[in-house]
Amino acid sequence: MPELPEVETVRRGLELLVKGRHIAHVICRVPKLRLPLDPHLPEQLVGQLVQSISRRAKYLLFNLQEGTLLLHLGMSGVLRLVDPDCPPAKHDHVDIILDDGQLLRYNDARRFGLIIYLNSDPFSSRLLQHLGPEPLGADLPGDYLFTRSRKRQLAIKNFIMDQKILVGVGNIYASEALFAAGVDPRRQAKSLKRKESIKLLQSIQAVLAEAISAGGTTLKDFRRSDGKPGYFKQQLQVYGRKGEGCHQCEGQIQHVVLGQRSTFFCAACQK
DNA sequence: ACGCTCTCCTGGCCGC
DNA sequence: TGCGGCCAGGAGAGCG
Repeated sequence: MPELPEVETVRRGLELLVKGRHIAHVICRVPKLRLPLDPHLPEQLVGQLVQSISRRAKYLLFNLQEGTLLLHLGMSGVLRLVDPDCPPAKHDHVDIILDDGQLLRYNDARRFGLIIYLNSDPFSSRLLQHLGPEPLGADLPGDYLFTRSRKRQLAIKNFIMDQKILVGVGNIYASEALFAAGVDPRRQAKSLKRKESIKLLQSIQAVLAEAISAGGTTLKDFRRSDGKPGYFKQQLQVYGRKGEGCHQCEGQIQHVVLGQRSTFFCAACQK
């Protein structure tokens, strides 16, 4: 899926075009994604003004006049503006038509995404309330990972992917950030020294920021809201590069499975 | 509290 | 060309 940079890329692509428009029409073509689609969704949304689009973790929040449309892209969700005359194709599950005729279309082959309307504070909803801090948030202490990881025995890679600890880091950027920090992904979280954990947080922030600048990473499915792919794939140092040469030494990129997820690293550069 | 496993669903790719 | 098996970017639920 889209991790934080991909969701942020979609948000930025949509915000200026959608903000200030009213929702004119909503079409749902499937009964459920990760959760059932509320049959009342169209009537909940139609007529409402889109005041802004924000992001929390990997969720997009369409801040409406009355409530919030919460949308998660799951593993394969694509949210984009398409030609209003474009007929729905396979896996085009939801259309949101705006009052100026723009068509916002949600496509999701694997249907792990989520679309739900919340009429009260979204941040106290079951879906958002347990989430950890934003990695790019201004108020995150440099030693945050150090203090949170002191008793944690799981692999550091799984630790930084835990959304209760830190949001937005998915499988790709976890491997990339650990490479940038020179930390072996298999190490227990509690084994990191203060200095290493500070460098790791900085690496996470740098990798995410660079990926946002590149418009995200397109491996296969991901598309920006204008339909173009993201360009961060060219900058991936380890992810998906099993057996290939490390960009920083003469070694080969290794592959292991941690928490049932593919993990890539350079054994020489990461200790 | 923690950490691991399973599960939702489909498509693409690989090897036979 | 077809088919079975395996893999995939997320994350909540359940269990020990």
